[in-house]
Amino acid sequence: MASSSSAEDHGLLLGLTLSTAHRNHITAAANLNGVHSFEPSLSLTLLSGTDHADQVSDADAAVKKGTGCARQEASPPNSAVSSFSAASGGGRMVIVKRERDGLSSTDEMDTAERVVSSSRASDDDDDGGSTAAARKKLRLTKDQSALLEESFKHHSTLNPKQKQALARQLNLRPRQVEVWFQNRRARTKLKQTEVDCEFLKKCCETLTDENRRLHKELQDLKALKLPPPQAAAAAAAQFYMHMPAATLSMCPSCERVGGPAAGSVAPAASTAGGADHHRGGGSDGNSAFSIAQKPQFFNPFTNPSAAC
DNA sequence: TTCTCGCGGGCCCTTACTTCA
DNA sequence: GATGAAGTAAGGGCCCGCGAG
Repeated sequence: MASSSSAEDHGLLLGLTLSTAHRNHITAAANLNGVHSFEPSLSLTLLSGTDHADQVSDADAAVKKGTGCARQEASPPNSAVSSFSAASGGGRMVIVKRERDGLSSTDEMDTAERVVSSSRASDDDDDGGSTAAARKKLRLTKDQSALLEESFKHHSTLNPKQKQALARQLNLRPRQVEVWFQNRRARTKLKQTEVDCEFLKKCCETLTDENRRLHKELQDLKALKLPPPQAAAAAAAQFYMHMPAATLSMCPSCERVGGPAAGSVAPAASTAGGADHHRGGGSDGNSAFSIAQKPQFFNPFTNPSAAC
């Protein structure tokens, strides 16, 4: 929620046609390859048809859904309970500032602490009151991680019941499961942002090349001594040259070039609008102006053109 | 009907610890 | 063994939606 809104507030609003399949594919590729060129300062928003919001912040959508679901199945509130428990074995202190999970039983705590102790069995002689002791953390076992990953594949958010069940299954506190999912979502989002960043960089490069090419083409045209009608067309082309090529479209029947205002932000809307305009008028496929064949928002995957 | 408040849950940023090269 | 980078569990703050009063 905050991420998408901040991107729209501060960042470049860039429209791209990018199917869910592509994004999934890219995400999978990123997970395999691992991209490490993340630029934290870059805010980006990808618009993808009518469901762009889902793709930009699908996690957010899941959040909303999950929240609603969670509310329906909410466990009895036991919030704002500050507990301060000390492990009996080695004097380790476990500070639970706020237990949201409705579980404060010693069984649950003992289970979690057993995991902590197993991972750091040699540190039981710690000073119990220090912050460092409180922050000593466990490393999840491979089995635990695998099960959490498997669960994350099915749903990126958990309702309280699922959380409880998973925690019981893993011998962890529900809070730990919750934190793991939170961190996992953050990692997923980070990876996706990295992928998006790379994608936008590539698009920027290709559009720059396209722009350069068109400028050169324009120079060539201007160099020619054109008859008046063609000169006028060249002048018009020069006028629209200042617009990004991806925002230009031309009605094949009326041969008017539409700028950004002619199309809408969403590609689906732009194509629908074009279809409406030609409905009943017949489309003889006048392809004199090649830019008209391009979608409103350029996608090098689905629309391989000179730009990409 | 509208407003206020508390609660629960999510995300972001950060810290601290672990692992590995 | 020391060290720095990367990974990650966890803490804290903030925001938002929802339900109750």
